[in-house]
Parts: sequence; structure tokens; C-alpha cells
Amino acid sequence: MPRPSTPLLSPDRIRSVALAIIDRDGLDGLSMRKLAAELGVQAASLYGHVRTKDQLLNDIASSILSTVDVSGFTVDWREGLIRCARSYRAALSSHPNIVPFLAYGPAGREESLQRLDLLHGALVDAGWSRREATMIAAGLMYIVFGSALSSFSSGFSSDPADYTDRYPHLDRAHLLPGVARELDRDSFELALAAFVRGL
Amino acid sequence: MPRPSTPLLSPDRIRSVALAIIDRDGLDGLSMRKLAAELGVQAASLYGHVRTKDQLLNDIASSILSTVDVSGFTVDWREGLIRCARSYRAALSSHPNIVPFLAYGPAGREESLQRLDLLHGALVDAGWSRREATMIAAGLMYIVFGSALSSFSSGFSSDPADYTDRYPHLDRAHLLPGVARELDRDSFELALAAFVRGL
DNA sequence: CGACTAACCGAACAGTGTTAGGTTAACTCA
DNA sequence: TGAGTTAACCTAACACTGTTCGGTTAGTCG
Repeated sequence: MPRPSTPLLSPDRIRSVALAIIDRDGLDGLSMRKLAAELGVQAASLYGHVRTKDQLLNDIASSILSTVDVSGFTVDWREGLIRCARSYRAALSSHPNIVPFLAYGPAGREESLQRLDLLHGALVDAGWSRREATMIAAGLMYIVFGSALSSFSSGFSSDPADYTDRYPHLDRAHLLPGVARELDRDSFELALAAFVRGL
Repeated sequence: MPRPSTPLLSPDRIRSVALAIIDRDGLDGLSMRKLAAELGVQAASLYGHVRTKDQLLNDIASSILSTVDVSGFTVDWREGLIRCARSYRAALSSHPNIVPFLAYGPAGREESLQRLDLLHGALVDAGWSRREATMIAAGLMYIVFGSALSSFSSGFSSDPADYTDRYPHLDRAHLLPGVARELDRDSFELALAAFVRGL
């Protein structure tokens, strides 16, 4: 089937189906052949629209990061930090399966740097030194990414029975999926609040 | 060369050479064939000593995590938290290339849980509720893993020239490898101090 | 000495990302 | 309208990956 009347593929369509596969089957569940099949096409055809799989993932990651909103610095910097972190976390947790890739790759991602730059500028305006501002922004990212990764990997499947035997202090309530998500969010909020308050 | 007089392989030797490869060539640089070659052996032979590659990585991860020291809670809980976090970070940053695997896999790792259990117990003894203790421990892990991941990925290779153009606020000093490590450590210490102080 | 196990090897399987070369539809321009 | 070019797909293959099967032999135990 050579050159169909209306093109089957476009970078946008590829990205969106790829992200759907990642959301459904996890990061390892995405292969070029599977992606092609789901697009009704052979694997090789993808390479006319996408330079490489890594690049594809990077593009997807960037498009996710670009939904982060850092425009909350009008009030004061503490509130701004908290809003920015929440927005980051929201973006990441909407597609948790891609977070390991995000964390794996270079942190020097275009979209990330743009937002860090804004954040940094706002902190400097608030009176922090450049170096302090960098470290504060880094600390914020620690909490955001640490939280995103932990929630991703909280797919516990231990047996709650011997769990209590071996770890008597730990509350086993967080093994329940529903509770886990809520606890994750509360832990994030607590860490964020403590961090900002402690500055 | 079937069944040599003295065995060439042992789980320990496999683990140690595998970790050396990871440290040298990164996580993706480890393949069973390469590992086998470096052990003077064929790939298939590994499977007499190791159930699967994933299991091998898990074992390595566990042995790294088991070097974490959480015995610093004798003084007060704040100091205990800080020491525990430092020890965790030290363990992770001694083998930064394996951190993505650690973060990827289930957080419910045996060695991790054992230490979290101790930490949790100490926090409860100090007067926190069980739920609060869980969240505090989680927050601490956010900072530890976030920091470990960021340092891993600080292998920036951007061009410092257009860097300043595009991100005017950001200090580009951290692009220098030596400074990056120091800044990473300082950011970690700042985040940790702020978090603990803010509790 | 014979049986058995433990340790390694060669070859293969199914899967991966990626490339080269071919085929044909759609577009461009005289 | 017709020729030439480009763009979009295909088939086939390459070099990998983790893993398994069946074989071969050295060491060990009865």
C-alpha cells in the first residue's frame, strides 16, 4: 500500500498514539512495531516522521512539561513556589508512566529550563542571591520528581499479611490503591509545605 | 570449554563485575553478553547463577541499599532524619548510574522497607502519629531520590553561549562539572535542612 | 569404576530499534 | 495534459537484546 490518498501519519498523531500506549501499557509497553501497528502502518514508515524513538519520547515529554504553569508568582514567592510545584506535579501525574523516562534523561530539557529560568528570576527579585535561587529551585524539583517517581512505583503487590510481621512499625494502609494515591498527595503537600516554610 | 577445574562464575563475582560495568558504561551499557564476555564466559552460562537480568539488577540494588545507615536516631529525631537522608544519598551517589533502575522498580524493596520501618518507628516514638510518620518518611525519600536523580542527569552538554541568551536568569556556573557536583550537594543540604526545619 | 551433577558452550527464538532500497500515489510545472 | 519530482508507504534485512534448549565434559559421590 504505497502512498495513500490521505496521509495516515503525522508527528502529532504518532505522538498522541504513542502517549496513549505508554499510559495504557507502560513505558516498556511501547515499541515502534506496536506503535506502527496501532497506527495501521509498518514500523519503518514511522521514521519518515520521527527521527528516532528517543526523540519521540523527548517530544512527548516536552509537550507534557509545556503544560506546567509558572505564572503564579504575582503574589509572593512562597505561594509562587507552591503553585509551581503543584502544577508540575499535576502535569507529571497525569501521565505517570513516562516519569521514569523524564527522570532518566537530561534534566536540561528545553521546557524545564524555560520554567526554571522564570522561577529563578522571581526568586532573585524576591531578594535571594543567584546561587540560593538555583538551590531553592533544585530543591523544589527534588520534591516534585521524587514524589512523581514514588507515586509511580507505589504499585505494591506485597502480601499485606507478612508485611505487618516484617515491618511492625509501618502502617499497611497505604497498600490499598485508593489510599495510596491520597497518601501520596498528602505526603507531597506536607513535604512541599515543610520545605517552603523552612526556607 | 566445558566445566573448568575451578569455577569461573559465582553470584558475587557476577554482581560485582555487573556493577562495575554499570558504573563505567551506564545502565544501558550493561548487557548479558557484555557481562559474560567481561567474565570470560558465554552469555548462556550466566543463567546457571542468576535467574534473570532483572533479578540481577535487583540484587545489586539491594546490596547498595543495605549500606544505608539508619542508626542515628539516638539523639533527636531531626538529627536522625538528616543523618539517615545523608547516608541514603551517599549510598546512591556512589553508584549514580543505577539510580534510575532503583527509582523505576517498586519502592517496596526489602532493604528500603526495613530502613523505612526503623525510621517510622523512631518518628512515632518522638510523638508523631503513624500517618504523619509515614508522610514524613515519604517526604524524606522524595528529597533523597529527587536529588540522586538530578545529580545523575546533570550531565549537561548544552552550549554555554546560547544558554545565557535563552535563559537570562539562570546562572550558567553549574554547567561546569566540578561546580555541578558541589552545587548538587549544597542543594540537597539546603532542601533537607529546609524540610526538617519546616516540619 | 559407574552414575550423577554442575558448569560451561553453541545455536536458536522472539523481540528490539533502525536502515536501505523499492513502489506508487500525489503534487508541480511547462 | 503530461513529465518529473517528491512524499508516503512497504518489504527485507542488520545488529542487537534477554532467554532457553540440548549437548559436552570435569568434578564428586557411592
